Amino acid sequence: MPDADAPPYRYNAALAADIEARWQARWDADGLYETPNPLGQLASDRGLDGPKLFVMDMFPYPSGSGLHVGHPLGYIATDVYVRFKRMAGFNVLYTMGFDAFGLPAEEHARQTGQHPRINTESNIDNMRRQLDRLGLGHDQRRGVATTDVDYYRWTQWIFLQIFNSWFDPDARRARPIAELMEEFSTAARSTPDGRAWDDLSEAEQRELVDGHRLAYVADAPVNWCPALGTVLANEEVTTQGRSERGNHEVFKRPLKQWMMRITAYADRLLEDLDRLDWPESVKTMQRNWIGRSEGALISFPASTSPDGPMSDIEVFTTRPDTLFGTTYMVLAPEHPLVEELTAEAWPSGTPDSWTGGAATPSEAVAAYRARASEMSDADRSDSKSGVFLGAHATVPFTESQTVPVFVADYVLMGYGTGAVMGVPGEDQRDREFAEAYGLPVVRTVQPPPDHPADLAYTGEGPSINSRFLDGLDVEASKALILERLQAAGFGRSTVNYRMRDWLFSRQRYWGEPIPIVHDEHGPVALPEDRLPVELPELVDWAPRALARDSEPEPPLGRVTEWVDVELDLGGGSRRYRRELNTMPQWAGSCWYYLRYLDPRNDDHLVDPDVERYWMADPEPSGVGGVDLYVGGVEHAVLHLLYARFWHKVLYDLGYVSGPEPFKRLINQGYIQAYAFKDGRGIYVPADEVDGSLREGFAHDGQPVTRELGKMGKSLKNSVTPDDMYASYGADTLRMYEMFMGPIDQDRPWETRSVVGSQRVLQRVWRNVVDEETGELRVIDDGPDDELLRLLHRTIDGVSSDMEGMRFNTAIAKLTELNNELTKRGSGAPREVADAMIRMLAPLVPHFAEELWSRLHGSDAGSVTQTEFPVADPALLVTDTVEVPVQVNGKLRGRVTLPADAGEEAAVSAALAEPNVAAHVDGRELRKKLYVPGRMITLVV
RNA sequence: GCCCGGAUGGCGGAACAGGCAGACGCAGCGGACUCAAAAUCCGCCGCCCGCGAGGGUGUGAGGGUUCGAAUCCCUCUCCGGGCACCA
Repeated sequence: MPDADAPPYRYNAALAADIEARWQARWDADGLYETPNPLGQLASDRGLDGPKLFVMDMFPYPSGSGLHVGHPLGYIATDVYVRFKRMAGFNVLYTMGFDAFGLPAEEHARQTGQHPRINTESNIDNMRRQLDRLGLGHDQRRGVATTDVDYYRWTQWIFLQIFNSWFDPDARRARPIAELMEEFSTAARSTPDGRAWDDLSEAEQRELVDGHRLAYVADAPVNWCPALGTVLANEEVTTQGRSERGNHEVFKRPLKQWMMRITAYADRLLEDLDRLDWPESVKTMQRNWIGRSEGALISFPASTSPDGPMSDIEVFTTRPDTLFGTTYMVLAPEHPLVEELTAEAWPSGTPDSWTGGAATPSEAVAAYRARASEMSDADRSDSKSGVFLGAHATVPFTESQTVPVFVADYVLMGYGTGAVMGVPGEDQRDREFAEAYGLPVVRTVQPPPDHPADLAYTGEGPSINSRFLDGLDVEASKALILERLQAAGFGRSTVNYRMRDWLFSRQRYWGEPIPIVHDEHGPVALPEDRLPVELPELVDWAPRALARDSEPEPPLGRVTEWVDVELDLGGGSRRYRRELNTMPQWAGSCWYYLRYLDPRNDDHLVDPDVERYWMADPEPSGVGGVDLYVGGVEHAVLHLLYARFWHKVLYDLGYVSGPEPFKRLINQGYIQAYAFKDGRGIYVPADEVDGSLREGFAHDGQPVTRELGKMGKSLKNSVTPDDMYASYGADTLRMYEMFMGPIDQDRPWETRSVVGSQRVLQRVWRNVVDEETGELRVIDDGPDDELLRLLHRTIDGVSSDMEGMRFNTAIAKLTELNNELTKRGSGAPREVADAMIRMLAPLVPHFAEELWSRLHGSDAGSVTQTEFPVADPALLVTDTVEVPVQVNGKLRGRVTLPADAGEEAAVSAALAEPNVAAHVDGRELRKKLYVPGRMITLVV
């Protein structure tokens, strides 16, 4: 490093460190980034200036391993944008919290014996230190951690609101459960079996009401992971049927679990996507996740013998028009009708391939089910297999068309009704099954002549072999068959969703306790004044790695003195057993944006007026919510869908002013980094590799190969912000990250390029400050006309780039302006320096503060509180323009024209240009065109 | 298999509404300053032909629309991401 004999006032890492520390201390002392609320504890007598803006990053999990340079990319981008908007006159709410419950802290605690809270808090401190060094303009008073008791008290409060609500399908919204009970008790709504409310026992009343709640207990097949000692949500299990964390084995077990009725909101979650300013890819992922499909429910009477008792097999299908192509039926292995429809013995003539080699249907079914339960969903998907139950079903509208009933694992219990009608002519999966078991194939839609005979046909065409549907196209056939099915009582149209209800409970310690106690009839909500339900201190808190065949057991069950409580919840003191499950990590992140608004409010989750000020949409048709939310695309579905769901419930119950939490979403790209492997395929530390793409890369003299990947320990290619602070300073790091490319794009990190951003800042510095003396180099003469016009074009371009978050091009324009100053070599004219420093302030705030105070004196105040420069429109228009000339589509020259020149004048000027004239060469002009200021086109 | 993105110099990227392709930065080359080096400043920098003026060619490939296409349309290739027996 050449710093030893560098000029004393050069802007380098040492000076940057000094400047950054000094200004950060002053910002803190002045509370510069504290944002006032219209009322309440965070109100300020300085009042609310300008329109509001709420900008937010997805808050981080405070991991123990610290940050690499990829982590703060989004935070820097929002900070630059927020600073720009503040200078443009907005009252901006911008802060940062921590998503601190969850598995990693508990896993760490399990290995070290240290309580998760201690580890979590030290991680938060460390992460704060690394982030603070970047100079982010957060309102520090508003940050929350989901593990704060004052915070999770309100997470529990929201749970109670959800528990105490039901979804009214007629009103299409949540309503208080008390209103449902009122309707039952006044007979405005009848009970399922028609008895009067008062004739139901307490147990019956409770069961009826509990079955309507938005949070409910259900016996669900869950993913039990003994190695982690917990139940996992479907989305935490990989497609290989292992745990996403740790890659452990996962088994299906039935268990009483808390569920959230998100499916009730499926249509609203789907519809409102159209009103959001989100990346199209994220909306598409959510649409696919919800998976709405319109179809029909159809009942097939089935029995194990022609004169035996009948059971109805109900199927869901999107193609009711293909009903008459049904040649068999399939039940999922877990389907409840499998027992009833398993015959005593194989009917005569049953092919051997249908029996699975078993002596009786029940043996075959038992063996098949046992095998299916052992297999992961991925293994199940490979080939079509199944066994015959010995039963037959009758196709509706036919007396005689009976078809065999199979159990097969290509039908999933979790989708539709867990049963399908097998139509091998029109569905390729059914076709494959039919071929494996020698079942007949009947086409019900006429395929085009070139359609292969051995493939199902899923396209359009007239119905055939379908009785009264023959000749109708697919859509008309669907309509008619539905009408007939409905009239005959065999079925009806319905809408099915891929999305399931949200499995909400976890058998963990380090999560929010669910504020519920149980009596002999089931769950009872704790009253709000009993919140928070604090996590008990637990000495033996560690989850236990359990045997494969173990049953799920929550750690809280070990705190016996906590589990059993005596409470008076009205009607006298009695004993209850506490809920032992805790909430999933998603819970705390579902609503943190609301607490940012009013973090110290002890009476409300958020004051309604404060909520309205920050969240209500200025457009009457708008959805409201956070104005800009920035984060990784990995949260495209789960976090964003769960948060939308909770927000809609709170909206229905009147606690928030709009239907959506996040109005605009941007996914920042990832910073990737090159990783290097030696001849053995082992990664070598990337910072020890020499060479280039052309001459090849080497480590310790041995050739290595290069690949691009995620930054991290495993690829040995991490670069930490601390390294960059030490070599260049935080402002250079900020500028480099913003200069690398558009915010939403992945990009490879290249440490050797960072110096370019530092050199740009050094050139700016030199145009304002003398490196040798530290004196100002600014000149008091006004800029000449050319420079003044360049300045205003820069102001204009930088403003719109900042507004559009195109910080890379904003930096390029500022660099051009500064390069022009450097070229002149005389120090910056004061007016230009002033504007340039203000334009730099959002990007490199410490650097700009330092130059600002040198330019205007130490009591000039913060540059961040000045106005962003505004371009003078008069200086953006020019008298003359240089216009390119095309002849027959090829560029042949340029001419300078008055800006208001007409086509005739432009064309004659073009023809006067020698090179243009040479190419026209006296030939006839067939076409002439002048796009003012842009292009002259001649065709000869 | 289906659904989204994307492909521009040696590299990251720019061209915002169909109008000068390659802004800005990195790397590279040349020059000034220096005893020398570093730093800094000035210049060059897609490819081919040409001393030059200039010409040809060029935005993954092929075709189309247009006076004019990186940009719009069709076909294809490759890369990244998501979903995946969803009836």
